[in-house]
Amino acid sequence: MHAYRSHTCADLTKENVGDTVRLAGWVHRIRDHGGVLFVDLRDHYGMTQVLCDSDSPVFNEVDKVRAEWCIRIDGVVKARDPELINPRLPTGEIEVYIRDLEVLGAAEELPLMVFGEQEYPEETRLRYRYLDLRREAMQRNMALRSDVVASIRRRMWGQDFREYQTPIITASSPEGARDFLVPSRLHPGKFYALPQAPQLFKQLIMVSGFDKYFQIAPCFRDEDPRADRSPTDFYQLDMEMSFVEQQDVFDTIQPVIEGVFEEFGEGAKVDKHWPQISYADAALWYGTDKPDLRNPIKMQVVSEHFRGSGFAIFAKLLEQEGTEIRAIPAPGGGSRKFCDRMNSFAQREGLPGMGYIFWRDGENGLEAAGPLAKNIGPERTEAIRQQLGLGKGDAAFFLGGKPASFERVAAKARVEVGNELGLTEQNRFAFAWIVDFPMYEADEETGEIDFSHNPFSMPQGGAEALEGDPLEVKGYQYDLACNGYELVSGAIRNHKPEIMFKAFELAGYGEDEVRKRFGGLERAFHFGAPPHGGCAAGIDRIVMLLAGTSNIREVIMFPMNQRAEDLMMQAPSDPTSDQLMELSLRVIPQE
RNA sequence: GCGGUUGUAGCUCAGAUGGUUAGAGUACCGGCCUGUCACGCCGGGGGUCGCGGGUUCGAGCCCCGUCAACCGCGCCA
Repeated sequence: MHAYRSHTCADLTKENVGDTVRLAGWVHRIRDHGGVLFVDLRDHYGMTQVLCDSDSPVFNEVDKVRAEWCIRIDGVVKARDPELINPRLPTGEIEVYIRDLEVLGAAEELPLMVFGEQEYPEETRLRYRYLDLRREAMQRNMALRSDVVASIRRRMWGQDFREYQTPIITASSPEGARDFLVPSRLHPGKFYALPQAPQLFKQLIMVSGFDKYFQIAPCFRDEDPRADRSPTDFYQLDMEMSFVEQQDVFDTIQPVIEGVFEEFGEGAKVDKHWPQISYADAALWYGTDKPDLRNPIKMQVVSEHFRGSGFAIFAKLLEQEGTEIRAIPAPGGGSRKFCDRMNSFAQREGLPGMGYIFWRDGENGLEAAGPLAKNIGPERTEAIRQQLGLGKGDAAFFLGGKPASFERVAAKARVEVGNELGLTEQNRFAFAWIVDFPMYEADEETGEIDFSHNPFSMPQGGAEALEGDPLEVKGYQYDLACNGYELVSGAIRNHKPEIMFKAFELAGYGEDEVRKRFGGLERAFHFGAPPHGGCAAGIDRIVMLLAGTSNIREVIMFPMNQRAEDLMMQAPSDPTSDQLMELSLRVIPQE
């Protein structure tokens, strides 16, 4: 007999009745009936009821066992009487009579229970992650994650991609997020960096002639976390291919993502048609570049109805350059109670308020109500209603100013309206490619031009496009949005050194600067670089969506907390003075 | 860096308007129970009410400060 087990806790059935077996696992739950002890023994695979009566030679030892002790038992499989079968347990037709017990690992009083679905503060869960991970939901999430990654690899291999590893310790690339730096012992005062993504390497792999590359790649960014953003490190399906245009990348990655959602989506509807929406339209219609298309609401510009109207706030606003009024139609939201609730929602989000009109039955048929309707009069109100295609029982909300100032709240309000009115379809994965991202943006305060997205993207129109207004230049650059999350981001790359220099020049980087920062890639482009492009998909977010959670830490085994600390391993920590000495470093004490 | 929410037993939480000895469930310890599968019943131990200061005859509750966690903003090519 094996030292620890002859079967797992999911294996035994009626077929095994009469067998002497050995099981190992954790004590899930104990029911002590005095003369007989029932123990639910759990392992990764399942649960088996083992029991011990006073005939057992180890009754007294089993009596001492507590929840989450790790034990090994020997016993005889017996069939349960028909009325004692537990239909909720796959092993519920049998039970094991304990004849021997070995305590493999006892447990102290627990800071969190593995049994049940009690919620615990994340701090506790992270500090005792090994207990948290024993819980059913976490075991399921982690298994899902592994299966998703395996499926992604199969699908990529199936399209003739090959997986190559790129360095983890590399050079700092100064664009983008903050780097994690790694001090060099051999070169005092110099630093490596952890890659924010294998961006430069994958482009070099294309220049090296490998044609199709992918990698389940760790990415490191020193940025503040969010619920859907893992601090410090996260994983991407990183891919790149040569001799392709934008549509080729879409056609390659869509079946992979779609297939994974079909495979693991548990019957949820997976959209087959992925619309391509320009960045400008996405901003206008949804107020964000990662719209949730399960929500049918589209915003519209309604500035003309307010220009010179009796609603002074908006009329005055519109006299300023670059302002507009936008409407969020809310079909079925036509009650004062709902409108007031949305208005106070906008105030909580930091806006002065959100004007509204709603339509109801009045004495002379359809009647528009709400403060705005009175101010602008019946004709303008009716024109708005017709433009938005609304009717009785519907409402519309209005936001004004420079789009940048209200779009974030508008996007949230659109989501809120969709949820509150039940317009947002559940149990569905809705995808959209967001395309035509602007290459550059102007800093709000200084007016300086900088890259808005990825400096390595090919500008649409090539070198010629860079002669005009930089803010008008679009890139072959794209995101995939799914249910309000950015799932994929990518671009067709700029593989021509002269266009690259020109592109960087517009953002204020001279040739010397570019050579210094991206010299490796820039040199490579002088030796026969192929046109290439690709994208990267967030593994953690894909698994998060498939697991039906909105907290990314639910699908990461050992995540950092919101302050980028590992409460279990106690990272970050103080280095020893020897370590610092060896690295020629000195810590500046904080105030 | 900023804003919001939270902080009471090992854990999850309750403690209107300030008022006598701070409670429940669960876990833990002891007792009873041979068919439970969230077993049941009886008893017990367990508290720096996050921390510091203030107001008050009196503070878990009010005020100021501070710490921590989560959510959001900034940030995230």
